[in-house]
Amino acid sequence: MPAAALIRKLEQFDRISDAERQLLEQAAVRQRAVAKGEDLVREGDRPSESLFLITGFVARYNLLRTGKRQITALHVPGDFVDLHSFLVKKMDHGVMAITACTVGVVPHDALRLISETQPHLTRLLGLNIAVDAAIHRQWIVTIGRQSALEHTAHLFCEMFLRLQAVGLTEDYGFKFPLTQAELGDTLGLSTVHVNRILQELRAEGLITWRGETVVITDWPRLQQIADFDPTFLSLEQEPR
Amino acid sequence: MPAAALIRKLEQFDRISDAERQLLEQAAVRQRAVAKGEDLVREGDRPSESLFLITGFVARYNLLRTGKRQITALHVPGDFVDLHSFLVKKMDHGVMAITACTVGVVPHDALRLISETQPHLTRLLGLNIAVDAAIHRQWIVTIGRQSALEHTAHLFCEMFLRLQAVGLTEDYGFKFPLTQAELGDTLGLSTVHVNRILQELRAEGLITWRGETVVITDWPRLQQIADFDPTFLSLEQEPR
DNA sequence: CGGCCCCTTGAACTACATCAACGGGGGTGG
DNA sequence: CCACCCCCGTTGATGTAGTTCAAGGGGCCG
Repeated sequence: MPAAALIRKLEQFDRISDAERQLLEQAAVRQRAVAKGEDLVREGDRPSESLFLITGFVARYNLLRTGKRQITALHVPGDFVDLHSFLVKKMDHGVMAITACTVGVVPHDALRLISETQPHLTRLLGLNIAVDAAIHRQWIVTIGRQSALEHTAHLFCEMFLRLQAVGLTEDYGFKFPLTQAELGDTLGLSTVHVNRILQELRAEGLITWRGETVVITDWPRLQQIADFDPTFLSLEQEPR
Repeated sequence: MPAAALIRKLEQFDRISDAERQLLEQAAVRQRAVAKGEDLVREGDRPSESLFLITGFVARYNLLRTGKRQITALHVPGDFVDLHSFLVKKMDHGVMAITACTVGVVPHDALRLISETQPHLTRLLGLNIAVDAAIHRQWIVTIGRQSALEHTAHLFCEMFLRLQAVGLTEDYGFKFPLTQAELGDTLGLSTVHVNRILQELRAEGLITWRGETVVITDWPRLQQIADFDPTFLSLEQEPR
């Protein structure tokens, strides 16, 4: 049942019938293991299948001429990593494995069949893309107009809720397997500054981060500092 | 024929049949005029119809507690301004008219009908959302990792190509009716700094900007400075 | 004619980047 | 099994891109 993670993700949005569930299971024709650091998709590719994440963390990223890197999205289990490649055709960015991962493979042919015969599922997949876009917008806001501290706090709030939604939290703790350099590329900050901001968050008693585990130790205040409003995640189940 | 602008936009992506064209015309049940500065949609709204732009410029924006504003998207004629509200339901941001505008109104019921009966059109609408997301990602990259000059240059490249695609350019010139303060909110910069960057772009002979008209006077170099690659706009017509 | 916007300029400030260096831990090769 | 080395986190010092504050002038609208 490789599609279990995906189904759980889509169920955040709306109820899914047994028939739809079965179709998704069939659409995920196989699994693939990806090593840490490996690219799942490269800029310029024209994939013929889309991937959803079953275990692990992946990042979408862009490289600049100067060698700088910006991570534009972090994905967690259940996320459809490059669903848009079905419609967009040519990749304008790469997707790399932050950790060792397993992904489910859905051929574009299967997505096309769903789009031809399954309006409700198609809407949920569209919503998936729309929520990704909403998260992108939120990142634009936080990079553009918030301080490094607020921005970092905001990302921890977001990751906590997204991981909680797929059952990957324990109380206020969750696995967060990025290095500080990767976090810098996510936030648009230098590694050095990320390090100092993290020290500040720890000193203020807002989070702890040991090994790969982050614990939010003062959720109300972290949320307040970040000016965090979860609306953009569309985490409420309703008819779509 | 209020849907003409929308049809032209969708034709950037793929061919559209006459039947599809007619359906879109029927879906746009009426037009609406919006005054400059007015909100088309407000944060927290649960719209029952989506709007596409026929004439004018609009911006999606978010306000922070501190009163700061970040514009997360600029829309030009043909763009579907809040198509995603059909799927997302609750708006996490506002949409304001930068100039006086006319918009076409498409009830969500009509979108639902399309999603139930018109797979190909549904895919094109999904692509519309996906391209918005791709633009968002590009903005994340430019805000996060490019200098103010590069970032500003990038935006002008993007706006030029998007306006060209809907026939709203003349040579390298186009209407760009933002104030410098609005451009600052778009780029995540202060008004003062925007002013200085513009002077630099002008001094380098890259653009002119008088009144509401921008002319790109050195497209190759502007593109090079911006590290601009148009792939993210998906401006090639192909079967989807 | 008066009052806003909007653009522009100057000066001071600061958040973050950059450069450089070090220590610890874990994996790899000899 | 040990040695090495590379990655990762950390710290200090210095540099700078962009912010903030303040003010003036021009054009347009009421």
